[in-house]
Amino acid sequence: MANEADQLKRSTRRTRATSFDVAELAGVSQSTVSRALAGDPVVSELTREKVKRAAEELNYSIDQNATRLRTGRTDVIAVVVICRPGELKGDMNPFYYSLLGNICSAISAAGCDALTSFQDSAANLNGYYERNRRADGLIVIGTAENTEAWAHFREVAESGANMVCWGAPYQDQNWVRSDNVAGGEIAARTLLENGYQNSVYIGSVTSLQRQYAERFEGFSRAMRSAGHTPVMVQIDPSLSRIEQGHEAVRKMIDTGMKFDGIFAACDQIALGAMQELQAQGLSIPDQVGVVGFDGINAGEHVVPPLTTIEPDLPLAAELLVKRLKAMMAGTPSDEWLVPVRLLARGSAMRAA
Amino acid sequence: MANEADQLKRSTRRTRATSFDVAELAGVSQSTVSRALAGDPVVSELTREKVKRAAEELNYSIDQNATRLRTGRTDVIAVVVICRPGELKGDMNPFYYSLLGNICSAISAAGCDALTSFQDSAANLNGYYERNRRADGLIVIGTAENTEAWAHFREVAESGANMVCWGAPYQDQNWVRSDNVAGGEIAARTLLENGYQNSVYIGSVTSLQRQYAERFEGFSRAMRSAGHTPVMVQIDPSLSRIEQGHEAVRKMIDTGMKFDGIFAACDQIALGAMQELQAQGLSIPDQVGVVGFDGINAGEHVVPPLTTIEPDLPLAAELLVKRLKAMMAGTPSDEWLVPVRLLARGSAMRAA
DNA sequence: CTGAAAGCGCTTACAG
DNA sequence: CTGAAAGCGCTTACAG
Repeated sequence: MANEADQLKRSTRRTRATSFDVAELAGVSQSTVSRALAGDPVVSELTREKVKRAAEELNYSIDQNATRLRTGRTDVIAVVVICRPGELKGDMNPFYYSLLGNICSAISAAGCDALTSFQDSAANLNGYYERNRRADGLIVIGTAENTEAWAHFREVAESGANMVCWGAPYQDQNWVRSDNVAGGEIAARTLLENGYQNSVYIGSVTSLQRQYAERFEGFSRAMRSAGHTPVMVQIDPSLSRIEQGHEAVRKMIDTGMKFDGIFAACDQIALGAMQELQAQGLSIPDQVGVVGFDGINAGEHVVPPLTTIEPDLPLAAELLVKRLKAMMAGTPSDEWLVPVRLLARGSAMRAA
Repeated sequence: MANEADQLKRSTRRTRATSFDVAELAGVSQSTVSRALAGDPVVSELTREKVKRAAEELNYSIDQNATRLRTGRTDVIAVVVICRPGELKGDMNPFYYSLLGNICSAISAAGCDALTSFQDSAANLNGYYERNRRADGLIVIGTAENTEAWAHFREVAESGANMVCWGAPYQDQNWVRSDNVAGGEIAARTLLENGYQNSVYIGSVTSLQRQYAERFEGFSRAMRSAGHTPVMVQIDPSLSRIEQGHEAVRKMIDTGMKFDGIFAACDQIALGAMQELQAQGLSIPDQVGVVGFDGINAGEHVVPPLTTIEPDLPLAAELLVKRLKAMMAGTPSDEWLVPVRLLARGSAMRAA
């Protein structure tokens, strides 16, 4: 007759098989089970097969928490998306979602898990994942507008954490970013080639917005070498991107500025500008040509579809992960430039 | 003179402080450190302060892997986004990104970490996070179109995993979803109230698409009670959503169908339909009124802006987490209905 | 090629 | 209110 101890033992057994259980069933030692399942080439194939069968029979899986405690590695990479404080998740720039998706895929491809969080203010800013061993490293993306958040992550980086970011506002950080200068040049040339003689750049180029400044730099370079003087319309960056587009066009029209082409610092600004142009009765692309930057999906579905400069996001994600892994391995990589390409669509297609 | 052992000890010390180091500095036992930092009310405030100061001085953080191994809990929730095989991350329905963002926030708010992955095919389908203790439970969202993926997650659920999903194709799973019937009714009434007498529903209503079938059900109910016969235009769901919208309108026009209103099963279908209507020279909202479902951001930025039915996504996310936690606690919850509301915009505003 | 043993850093009964 | 001790489930020198 089964006594209480037996019953307890049996019900305890019910919970989860350990490597000891597998060892017992396979008739080997627990260390052999560990080696066999870890793929250690030192164990014989015969033994490995025996162990695998036993593991399967017991529905055994390695407890990663034990592995992590023992090895000190987690094989987890944290991804933080910096948002504007109070911003609804549906209003976030879709570019960052797209980048996030690519990053999660790249992390998977590298054999790690991705720990994702959206952070926007003191209430939830926390980049110290390594301190309590929840991750081996950190990738930070998101709006450059949130200075409080970037200040936090600057501290995180300075504390010695393994961290890379996308288009960080601070020059001193370990980043990856688009070839913004080349993108700006392409934008300017595209407008010129389509016969737009008076193109204007819309966007803010504060020190926080390195990427935007670079886009303007490329734009300016190409305009100058074609004999034009680059013009910029700078807009309050605290407005939503869409609003910035509206505001810029309103300002240009109100001040009587002469223009027939717009290169917007990003697609959302371009979309806002297009709306305002149409609301004011200006036709695109006949009267005004518009070029954006980012390649967000929505640009394809407006009328006319938005011509834009698109960075290679799968590659961007791969580079972020690669650079982070290099940093963790102590062999810094300096690959950080993501190529861009032109998506020529209706918004800037006018016979010259 | 320091010998090798001393140096080793010192350099070992450099790496990371443990609770034993904190205990030594604070002059208490290691167990007291653990209790103090865990907020155990049994420790005196004086002791707790002493411990906290020591911890801070040593820059100590609890190693979560040790905690997880010891307690058996991870306080991690896995989130899986099911994609269409081969789909670019930028082409994914933005609705799911928005839902994902809200879910990650809700998980944070519940004091857990979110482990995110995008899965689309046999190469990366894996929902067994609990088996190797990487997470305590699983939330699954994403396209209903990927039958292979949902078959996998059905197995995961049947294996006894803690799992809830958004709008799962299978009736038997633990889901949360929009009040689709109410949404369909609102859509129908909105079109009727704006003077559209011949409205049509566009979308597929296969068994996999429970949510779409429910939207049509609500639409039908409201149409019937207003004395109209509900009409559906069913489109090949393997096309992209946008393409489905184009295709539906083309089909309606080609077959000479009489219509002046469209309720699309989702916003992306609606956007495709709007493009096709405009391409065919039909004006919105004068000749045709359009209502979508989802409330994606892009709908606000097309011309005219899209009228749509929007589920309360922050609440949806909260419910998903709540339901999962209830399941983990063994106290099943049956809250699963997410209310929707009308976003009345230009695409369906015509004087009656 | 395999096994016995130590130890990763915590939490939590148990005892006082 | 605090401490000594066991143990969560692995990996990995070390020895054979």
